[in-house]
Amino acid sequence: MQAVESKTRRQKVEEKERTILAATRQVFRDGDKEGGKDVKIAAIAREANLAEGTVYLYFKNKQALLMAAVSDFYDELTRDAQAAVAVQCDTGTKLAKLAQLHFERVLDEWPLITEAMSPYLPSPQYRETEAFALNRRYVEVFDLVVRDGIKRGDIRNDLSIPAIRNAFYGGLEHCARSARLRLMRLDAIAEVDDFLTIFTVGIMDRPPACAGEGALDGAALVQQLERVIEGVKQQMDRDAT
Amino acid sequence: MQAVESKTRRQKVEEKERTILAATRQVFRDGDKEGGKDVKIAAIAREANLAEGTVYLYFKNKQALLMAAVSDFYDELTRDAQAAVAVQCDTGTKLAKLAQLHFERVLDEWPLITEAMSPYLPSPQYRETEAFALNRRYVEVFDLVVRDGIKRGDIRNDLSIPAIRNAFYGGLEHCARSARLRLMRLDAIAEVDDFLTIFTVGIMDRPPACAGEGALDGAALVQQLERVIEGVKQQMDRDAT
DNA sequence: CCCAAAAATGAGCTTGATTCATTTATAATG
DNA sequence: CATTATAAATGAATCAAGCTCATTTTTGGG
Repeated sequence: MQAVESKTRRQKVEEKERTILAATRQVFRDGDKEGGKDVKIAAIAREANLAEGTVYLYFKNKQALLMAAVSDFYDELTRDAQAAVAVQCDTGTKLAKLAQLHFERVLDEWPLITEAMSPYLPSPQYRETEAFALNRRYVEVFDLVVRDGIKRGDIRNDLSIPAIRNAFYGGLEHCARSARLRLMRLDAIAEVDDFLTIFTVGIMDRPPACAGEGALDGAALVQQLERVIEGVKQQMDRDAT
Repeated sequence: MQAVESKTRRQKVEEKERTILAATRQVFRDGDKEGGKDVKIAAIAREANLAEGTVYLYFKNKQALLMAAVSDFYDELTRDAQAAVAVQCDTGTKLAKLAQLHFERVLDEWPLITEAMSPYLPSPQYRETEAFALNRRYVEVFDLVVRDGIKRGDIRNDLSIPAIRNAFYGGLEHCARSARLRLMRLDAIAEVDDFLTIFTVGIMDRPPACAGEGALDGAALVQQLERVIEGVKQQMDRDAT
């Protein structure tokens, strides 16, 4: 009976954990509609029909609880991202799907994510958290698409993957932020669209050459070089002061 | 004497305010070296050689104090951004300068910025804060460069300015975040470089075409030269220390 | 030197997270 | 079915940090 009983125990514990996590996410979503006021443990306990102290039997402290809730979120997100990318299509479309998914989901749980993450934002010890690992697993989906795109020749091969990743998720997160400020979902979607254009054009491997326009122009090249050198000189002057 | 005396009073008050703000920024920078533990008012008061209560005579509450410190930071940053952009050079160079400046400064005061901002991140009422106004004034510098770039024909005109702005600052902030995780300034600079390439190519009008595989590509050549020069500069910087 | 106004202080209040002694529920055993 | 050991839950008490305000100290004009 040992084994069976212990399994039942574990299931019960996990069930209650899920209850508390669901309550947490719910309270954050609710609170979002009103002012972005910070969420109390008391509120989460109430939502889950538990006494305040009970929450601490399942999670070490508030921070751990929020992190677990975020982990939950990332789990879902990663699953869905994998599914989105599994269907056969070109690199650009895959990236667009990932962008769409990321933008929407992050927008939905923005308060939870920002509150859970903010203690780590300033700290290099974020690397040690479970959330870091989960985030890593999540962006791995993106990385695979990018690596595949490079192999296919869709994406230029002279950029570091982390830089591409930063450009992608950084831009999207700013779009989400800006969307929250405006409160206009439609504008936001247009913004994401424009962002995707910038990003995509930026990473794509050069389109097949066209001779005319861009062909080498000696005079122009010299001028451009002069400008570059001028810029460097000014930089140095400023540094010298 | 009324007027003269009141001016002196104001000066004294402003001086003390500056003291407290400087202490605040200092404590955040110090705390950064250790774990990113959160800063207490007590610590700021100690740094400024004041009793805790005194701080509250000059700032309504902690949040207001942090915001004032951030405002201080933005003031400096805006001034320097304006100066950087004032010198005559092409759009790409201006953007690179702005990127460089933003990246470095934000990296330096990251903990302060994130802690001061985090209460507003989830909230649309950020629009009402003074920091929002200051941030607006700051990005205005960027917006001008972009608008000018569009007018000159350097930047494509089919993208919304906010989207361009999001792409720029979003990408940079992720670079900064990633730089804090790695703790390797040099990697980070390379990442910013790559990011800038993506961004620049993405927004530029007609990315310079190249004629056939092996043909000489002016833009690529310039970029390569820039990288070489950048490398030399870094070498010099390192030698200088 | 004296005093009123200004500035500063720090003990105590408040709020919200966290702990833990106690109570309540569960379920195995005689 | 009563007994009792164990698990689960409770909420009153503790703690920490932001914040207030009655009191003390400093300042500057007469």
